[in-house]
Amino acid sequence: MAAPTDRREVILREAAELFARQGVAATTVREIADAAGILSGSLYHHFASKDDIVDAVVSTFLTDLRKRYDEVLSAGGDVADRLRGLVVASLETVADHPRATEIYQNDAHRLAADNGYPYVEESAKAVRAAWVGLLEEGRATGAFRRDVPVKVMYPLLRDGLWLTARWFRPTKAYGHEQLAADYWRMFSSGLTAESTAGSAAKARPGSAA
Amino acid sequence: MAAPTDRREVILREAAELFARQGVAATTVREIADAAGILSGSLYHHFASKDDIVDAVVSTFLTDLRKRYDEVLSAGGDVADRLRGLVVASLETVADHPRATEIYQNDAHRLAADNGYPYVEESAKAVRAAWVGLLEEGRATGAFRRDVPVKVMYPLLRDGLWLTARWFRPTKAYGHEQLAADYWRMFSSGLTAESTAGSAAKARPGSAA
DNA sequence: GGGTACGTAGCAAGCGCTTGGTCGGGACAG
DNA sequence: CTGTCCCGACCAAGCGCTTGCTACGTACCC
Repeated sequence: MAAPTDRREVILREAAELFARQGVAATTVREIADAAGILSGSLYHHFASKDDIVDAVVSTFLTDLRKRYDEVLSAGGDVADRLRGLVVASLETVADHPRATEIYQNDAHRLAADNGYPYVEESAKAVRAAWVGLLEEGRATGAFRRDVPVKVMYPLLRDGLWLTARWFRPTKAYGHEQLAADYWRMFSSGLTAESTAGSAAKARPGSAA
Repeated sequence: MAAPTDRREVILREAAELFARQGVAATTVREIADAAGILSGSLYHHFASKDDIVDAVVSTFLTDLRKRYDEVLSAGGDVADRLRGLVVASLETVADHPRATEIYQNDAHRLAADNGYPYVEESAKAVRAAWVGLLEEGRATGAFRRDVPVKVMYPLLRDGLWLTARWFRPTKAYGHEQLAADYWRMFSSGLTAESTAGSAAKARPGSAA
């Protein structure tokens, strides 16, 4: 709208918007074409298939995400610093690709279950390895609590972070930086405290399901 | 399979399974009928439409959820106890309706955006009111931290809880009760601690977005 | 013998995608 | 400077198939 650059870019932008709002399966190529200002047949001059459009949106998002994670992990620092880095990197990725994040959250496992999205599952494993690695390191060094399994910690952090794409709309007064700071406040408290509420917290082995 | 009770029950169970796995839009009435052991046309002896099946699954889940929440809120106790009650009630609902929880998480806003699911949006508001009410009460009485807005606290709790339906598979050693206990450990630490990590936490007004 | 629970067959609409053609503008020979 | 050639970007039309759903027939059971 600001810069009517390439038609391909317009298609990708409008498709991501529709995919995020109504889901991939419920979005038709005619809707995408309408939003991009062309006819449905003309889509196939730019993309080989509908799946190809989904692929372009999601893979751009995943590539960017993994690049940020690699930078955080290779930067070093103590465990809490690196974990905080993952939190910030995740929310920055959400800020840059809000629609793609929603699509990935809603349809990732269906894309992975389908035929031709091998890198989706591979990226999911890499992302999981980054988080679980840090959490287990922090548990081993005593930086994090030991009375909650890592297998429970990780999904809580992951879902809380990625689902921000569904509800968070940044304003001038409260942007993604503030959100990251607040999330980190709650995460660090929740991960480090050994026992603050009236529940008998005894150290248990880190195994679940 | 064990007890081939009512065909209607079988249809609902199989439909919920399919809706959760592949999404509502991507599931066809023929798939549902196949899974239930009948032909697609025969579905319409039991249900008026595909939407009617979705409706039956989701509304049962929402009715059960709101009943549990009402019981918790009317039981009384201090703020932390009631909040803990909501956590337990939510995970119990997930345990009883795992597929419906997934469907609701993945497709709720699309159902609400569509035409004929008014109770979905209404239930979402009631659920949100329960959480936000308790969080603000705890913030006012000093039971919970004041340096993170309630509008940020609530989605973190909500998404972390409901998304358990996607990944958590209970075992004999670690069931929903243990999960609820561990979640509450992390929540209570994260909600009450004023500052444990190396971030300058000053009290800020509870406004976001 | 009426009602319930299905099967059978198929319709209208919509799906992703293909095909063949139009049109405008840049490249380039003369 | 002009004519022609070409090619990318798009339109118009429609193909084969699937979708949710319907009309009607039938077996069976109280």
